[in-house]
Amino acid sequence: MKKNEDPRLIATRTHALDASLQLLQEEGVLAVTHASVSAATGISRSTLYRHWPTLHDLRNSAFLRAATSQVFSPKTNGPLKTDLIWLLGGLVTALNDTPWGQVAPQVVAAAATDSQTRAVINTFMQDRFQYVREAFEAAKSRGEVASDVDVTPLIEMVIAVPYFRKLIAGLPLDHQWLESHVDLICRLATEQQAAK
Amino acid sequence: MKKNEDPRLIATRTHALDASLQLLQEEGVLAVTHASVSAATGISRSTLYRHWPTLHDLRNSAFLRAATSQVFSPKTNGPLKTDLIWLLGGLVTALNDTPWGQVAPQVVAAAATDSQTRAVINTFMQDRFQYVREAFEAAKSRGEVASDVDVTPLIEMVIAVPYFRKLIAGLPLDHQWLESHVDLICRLATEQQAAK
DNA sequence: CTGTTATGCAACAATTTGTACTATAGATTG
DNA sequence: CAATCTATAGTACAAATTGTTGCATAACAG
Repeated sequence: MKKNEDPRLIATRTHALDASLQLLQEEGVLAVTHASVSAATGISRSTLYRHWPTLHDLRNSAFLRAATSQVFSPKTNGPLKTDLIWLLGGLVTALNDTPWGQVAPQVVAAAATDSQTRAVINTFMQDRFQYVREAFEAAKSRGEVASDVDVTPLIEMVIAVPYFRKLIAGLPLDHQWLESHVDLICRLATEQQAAK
Repeated sequence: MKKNEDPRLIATRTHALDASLQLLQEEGVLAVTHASVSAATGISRSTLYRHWPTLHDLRNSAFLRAATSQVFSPKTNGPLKTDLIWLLGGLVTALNDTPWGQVAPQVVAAAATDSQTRAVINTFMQDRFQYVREAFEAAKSRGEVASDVDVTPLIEMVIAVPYFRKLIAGLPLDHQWLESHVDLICRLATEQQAAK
């Protein structure tokens, strides 16, 4: 039994995925092939086929790599507006300035026909939702938001709009927009006390 | 000079695009090829290549066909909630029950790397936004919404969430959800009077 | 040092994508 | 109706893509 994996395996996987991710960003999914990754890395085509037997496998790995290339840190110190701007700021940065932003539309499309990719997105989204939910719950426990407010649709709105702008509508995400978006959501959350 | 196009051209284009759309829905983009459309229609492969010289052309035509396969009728009789439910109901039906819903994720993905497809989506979205904007403007002129409310972010929210649910998060769109979504937006629109 | 395992290389097969050419069937014009 | 375009069907072919296989070599583990 071997404790550590053969370093050759690790090196091959690492370099190949680095190159795949770069190709994915710069030239799109179609540019990610065993041949192109081989050319970019010097790794033999047959070795790449050993690691990723099909094109589908190779591209899926690149997707996974892109999806996990970003980090997201929750924050629930309050006030709600500050927490949401922190969280969404991370999301906006990820969409604007990391591989994920370039690649996400292609991953979303792949998810439409591929269940594995769908699963990647789902896990991903559940995390996003959870962090935002925690911010709302914290706001509730501070009394900032009434305890009987249903925050689920609010969470959805917070997250949906930036994704929609970036991935579907092709609109920009800047800090000014982010501020007004969060402001609107917060107003909705706190004014629901009166509406009830 | 010929007044009408050769009926053979029209017939070929029509039948080929019908088949392309069906393949697109049932088996995804990758299933749309000159060979598969030829097999499905009986049209010669060489004839298909005459009409659509590259695979890209063929698939793009299928996308366009899918995007224009739906109709959307505006309505501004008021009250706002009724108008929005009508508009979003059309959108939800389109996403759930027409080719567009099956195909939209793939079109969105293609838009990420193809400017022509991007243009299709943009036109498409502008129409959606315009219809919703008209509903809000009508509500303003009825005094239902204060005249100084900025409706742009509201429009975005109304539209973004159903698209996000369907295309990105893979969540269902049902009538019950629609109702509560519209309700939230309307509350936000009408309560902004007080907030000002 | 010895056996194991990953890699590199080359040859090859099958499929896909696109081109070129010819004959034929269908449409348009006078 | 006849002559003339014009689109399509069919075939053969070229090039690129997507894998597969076998073998020599180099790197790793015990």
